[in-house]
Amino acid sequence: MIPIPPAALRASPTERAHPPSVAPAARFRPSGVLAYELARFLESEIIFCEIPPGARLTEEDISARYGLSRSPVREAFRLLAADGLVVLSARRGIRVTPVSRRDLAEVQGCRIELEGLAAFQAAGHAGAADLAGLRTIVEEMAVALAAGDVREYFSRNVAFTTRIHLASGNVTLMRLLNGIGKQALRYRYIAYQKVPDLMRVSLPGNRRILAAIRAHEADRAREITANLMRNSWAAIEPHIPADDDGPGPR
Amino acid sequence: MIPIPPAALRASPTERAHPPSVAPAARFRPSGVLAYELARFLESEIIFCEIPPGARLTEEDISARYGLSRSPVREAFRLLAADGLVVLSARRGIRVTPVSRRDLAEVQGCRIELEGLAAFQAAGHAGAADLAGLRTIVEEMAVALAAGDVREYFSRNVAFTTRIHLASGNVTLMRLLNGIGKQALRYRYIAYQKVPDLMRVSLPGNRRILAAIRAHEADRAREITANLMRNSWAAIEPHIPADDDGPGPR
DNA sequence: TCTCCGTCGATTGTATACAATAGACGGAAG
DNA sequence: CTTCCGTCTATTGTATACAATCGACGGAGA
Repeated sequence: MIPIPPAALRASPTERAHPPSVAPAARFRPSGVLAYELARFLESEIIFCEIPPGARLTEEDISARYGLSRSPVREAFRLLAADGLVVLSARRGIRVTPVSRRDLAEVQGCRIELEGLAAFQAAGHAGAADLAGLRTIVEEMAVALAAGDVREYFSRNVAFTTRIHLASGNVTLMRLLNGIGKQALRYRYIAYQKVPDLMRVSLPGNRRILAAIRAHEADRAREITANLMRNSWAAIEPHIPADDDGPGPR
Repeated sequence: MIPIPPAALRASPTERAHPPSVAPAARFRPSGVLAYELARFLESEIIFCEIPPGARLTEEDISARYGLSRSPVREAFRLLAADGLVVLSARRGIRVTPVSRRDLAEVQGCRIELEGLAAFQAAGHAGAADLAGLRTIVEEMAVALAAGDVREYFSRNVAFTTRIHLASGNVTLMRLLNGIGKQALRYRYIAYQKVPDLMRVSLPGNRRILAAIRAHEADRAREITANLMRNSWAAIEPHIPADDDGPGPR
């Protein structure tokens, strides 16, 4: 349905990793295990809405488009599905998970608990290296804010969050946050695109989180985190289509 | 390494689903999509420790043992890995996730937040059907307790928890709880086996949770849930090997 | 004896062919 | 014109063959 250049006939397996010159718009340059590389690639395409919410894909499409066999493509889609980024339906193709206010509410509700827990535990465990890392990232956020570079700020903000997860020292929590976090990233990205002013609220909030962690004030770290997330939620919500699951289409 | 009956040569694809008479100990009778059926089967084997923690498996083992090709087997293992039940290492085989106090602590820490949230939201949304369902299950738990039937009590307890998740009306939360929940089930099962008296603590606790939900007292429902979980955690912990990740083996 | 290097085996990663099935479409009957 | 039924197509599910890679093992040299 989407026009695909017929260039996608792969040659010898060895040069499989280097698609023909008529390559797709965004570059896919795998280095290790194809399924993981592809999953990471598609993941970012979805998060940054280059593949739009609700889009329909098939295993064949993707394997033709990037010159891979269906095996790794299939596996990549399972990974994406586990993170809630796509919905698989047997023999009916694959859909990029739609965005909706309801979904946003669910995701944020869960994240508030888990990010709060991560901040709490980070305040307990964080070592010097963690604190230094966080401090660096906050400064980078400040630079991006000064430059008005939304995309960079977004990226640094994500890094900050991830660094806190790491500092919590809780592998299980990281696994959970990683899963739901990817779904959330789409909303976070939409938010920063539509409400760049979020940066102005976000930076001081993150500074205060860092301060609480540094002071080992676990409960306060949790509380600030939760509040910040509630605020951004409120800022994001108006920019998400009202409902998707009502009497809706079809 | 584990002795496998050499009977596993599959015949025609059509009778693939019916392994030869020299079948493995526990029955695997797939009906739909093989990968899902197999995953569910292995999942229960792992939860009930019929495949012990730390066991090493290979895709080939399993496909030979149950007369399937590697494709669905591979997919099943990815599903199990997403739920934290096995750990995949490239070209080094697959290990059933070991149990350890540290892991228990992480899992319980996360579950306390999420189960608490589920109870909270259930108290807000639960309809008559939910309440009736929960009430029924609690009565079944009481029967099992009276009969001293640990396995049945365990099963009904799990059902109770799941019913609360459902009543929360939060699909995302259910997805998260489902993932981490499977890892937790192993600990819960070990607990009920070693400390059957947990039942005596658990039942009144669950009754109180139900009461709070029925009264729409969300905060109280959350609090009771969290407390109950902390109690069972304390009861379980002594029965889990002290550490696994220290200077340990190898 | 110890160390280094090459070969080899076990195991997963990838490619591809074939099977099964759900849904769409069209034709025949009423 | 509507309804029902069969066929056909798109798409995933499954099987299998082959490639790549990691670690183990053993032999040669110092």
